[in-house]
Amino acid sequence: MNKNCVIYNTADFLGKKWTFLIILELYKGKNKKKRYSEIKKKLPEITPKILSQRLKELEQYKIITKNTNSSRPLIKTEYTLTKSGLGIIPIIKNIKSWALKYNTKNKHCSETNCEHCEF
Amino acid sequence: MNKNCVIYNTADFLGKKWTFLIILELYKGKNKKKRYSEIKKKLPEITPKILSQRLKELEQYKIITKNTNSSRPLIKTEYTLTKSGLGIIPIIKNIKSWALKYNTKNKHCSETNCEHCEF
DNA sequence: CCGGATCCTCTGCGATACTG
DNA sequence: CAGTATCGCAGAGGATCCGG
Repeated sequence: MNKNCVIYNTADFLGKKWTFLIILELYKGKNKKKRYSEIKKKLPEITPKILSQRLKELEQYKIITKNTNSSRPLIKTEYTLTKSGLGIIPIIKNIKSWALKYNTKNKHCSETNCEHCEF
Repeated sequence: MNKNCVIYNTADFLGKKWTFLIILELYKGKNKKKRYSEIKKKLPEITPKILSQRLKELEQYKIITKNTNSSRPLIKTEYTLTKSGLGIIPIIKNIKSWALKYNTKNKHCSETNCEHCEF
């Protein structure tokens, strides 16, 4: 294992707190896009600093795109997953399947459309 | 999303630095088990404190098992993946596939048996 | 009101040294 | 060999503030 390894590099940013959950939030719902405040509402425990930090990182990695609609006086910024970002969703699905199979707690989470995960 | 969500709980420990890479190291090779010092050698940048910390966590989560063979004067401790831990390997495979598909760098990493990833 | 930035605190990580 | 002890620093948590 060395620094040229793709797993090494990917684990470096995927293995950061909140990253998975932010990507998942952007995927939920019908229109597949969310505003800063909407993500914040869905993940109440994330702090504004970390959220904007993660969003910047994910934008740099081309996993999300930021669309600013500056129709005054209200600024609406919406974040959407790129094709690359959408590719992470199946990984999260695998993680959920794994957790349901081996985690003895939270058996009340259903495999799909869980009321807790909303996924 | 709330605290009963399995994804939330799983992301909480999978989304920690080095976790993915430690699990992967335990899977590599023929005998599927490694000693503390072998992991350390394969992941030179991890510090001893974090390595033992992660190993303890993973043991608590029943993702690895610790086998201590106290034949003095040398203590031999080997770590192996549990069934649950083996279940994470496909997830890592997905992450590698994703990275190879969307990461424009490191295209020299092959899909399987990469010389960098050894995976 | 929205999307952050700023300040401060505190836990977690990194680096080196050392022990049973 | 398999870790702990100690210390310093970066990143995460919490509250408040600010420009549009």
